[in-house]
Amino acid sequence: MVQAALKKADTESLANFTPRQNAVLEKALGLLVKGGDRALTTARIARAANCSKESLYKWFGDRDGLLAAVVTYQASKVRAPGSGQLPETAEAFRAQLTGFAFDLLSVLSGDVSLALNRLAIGQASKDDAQLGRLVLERGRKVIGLRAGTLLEAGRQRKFIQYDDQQAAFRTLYGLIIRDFHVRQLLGDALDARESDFETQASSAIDQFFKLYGPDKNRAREISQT
Amino acid sequence: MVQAALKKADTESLANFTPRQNAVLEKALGLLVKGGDRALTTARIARAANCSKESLYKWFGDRDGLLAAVVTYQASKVRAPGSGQLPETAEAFRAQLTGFAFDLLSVLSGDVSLALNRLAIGQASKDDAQLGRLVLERGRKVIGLRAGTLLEAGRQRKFIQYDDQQAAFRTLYGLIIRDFHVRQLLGDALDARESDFETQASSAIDQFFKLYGPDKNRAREISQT
DNA sequence: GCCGAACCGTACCGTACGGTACGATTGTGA
DNA sequence: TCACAATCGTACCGTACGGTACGGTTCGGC
Repeated sequence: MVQAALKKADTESLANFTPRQNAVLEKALGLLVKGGDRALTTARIARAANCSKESLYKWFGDRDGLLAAVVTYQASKVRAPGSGQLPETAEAFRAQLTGFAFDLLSVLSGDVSLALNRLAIGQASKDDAQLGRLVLERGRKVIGLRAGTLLEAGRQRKFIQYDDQQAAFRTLYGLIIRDFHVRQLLGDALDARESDFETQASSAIDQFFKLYGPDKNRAREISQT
Repeated sequence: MVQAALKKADTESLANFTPRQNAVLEKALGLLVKGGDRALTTARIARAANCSKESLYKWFGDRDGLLAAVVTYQASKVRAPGSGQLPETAEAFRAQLTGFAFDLLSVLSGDVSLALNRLAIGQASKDDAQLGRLVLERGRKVIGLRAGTLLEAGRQRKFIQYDDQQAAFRTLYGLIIRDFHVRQLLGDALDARESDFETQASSAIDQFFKLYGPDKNRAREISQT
């Protein structure tokens, strides 16, 4: 609901880039997904996008600027999924959490996400880790915000309870993602059961409610640490 | 405390490499940790290790073989911590789980681990992802085995209960690591609370027991999914 | 119809790196 | 002492890439 507007901007002022530049970045993204950062050379991008290397340097400064632009472009494309309206019933709350878990699993397992994270992680060994910060800022943080508002809504309506929202979110994240992300980043493939994101998501949310759900018929000892 | 044995094998037959080769690989590891894969050129390794490039190629074939050797070398150094003896009391079991969690957090947050994972992930976009498979095989799998025997011991003694050991392990892993690993891979720094691995570990194990612990005074509804 | 800006395609430059070749050095067994 | 193997240090080669330069083309404003 926060990001209501800004929906028509598909070929327009997407993240301060011109349409032409967005088209180039889209091609670059395609190259990255297809062949990894090794394939993301200025010459190849220029060839794929039918533009000149000179234009690339004029628009993005240097190669690092171009990589940053690719990340920014992708981030501007997805935009935080508009999290609908906040839930009023316990069932709706659980459903929204499960939807969040499903979305998270789907997004992080996507080709584009994996390619961008690989790129940023590969560069993160450098001194500055600029790309890594960008990915965290434009990707992770947005996810955290969406989950945060959702969790807070659930807490205020007594569907769950916690003292530390950050800690609750990190637990939720861990229950959902487990070791899937890093394994996939390393090139591992998920097996059939793991690829059933619906089941995985609902299982994770079940566990989350066991940890943070309201005390019904069980002893009250919810995380004092 | 767990890794008692295997301490003298420092300059000896570590993973089928000669002592000289191990020394070279150690230098290479140092370069990698210090400067990332960008710094891991054959010329630099040769210079740092006072050996000739010709020897590098003779010993390891090509650059990829050298990188694989670095991974193998590091894996051979740590060796699965011999998981001591299996626990006989619930307290001992919890303590061992907490120790496992602490070790896992410490290892994955270490310079060497982060550098190697960054290297493998950066290369994983290539066609084969050979390094990624190697890291998974020599790193992840060993951890899974240690945890697996520990979990199984606890289950047989009724300290915990589960149907699917794989699923239980992945939950344990998620509760321990949360989003720490990927964040650190991306160059993010853990804040003070997150860096307190003892507290993090014991908190994660608390949560794990809430999900998989024996039914004491609470409703019996342990994960049927 | 003319002008200038933006841009394309291509050629070009310097450098860094993977990989190879070779003479010099060291150490070891007969 | 000699021969031989292993290795070192260095020089060398080809290639790929980041970055620049330049002539030709398109296109909007006047």
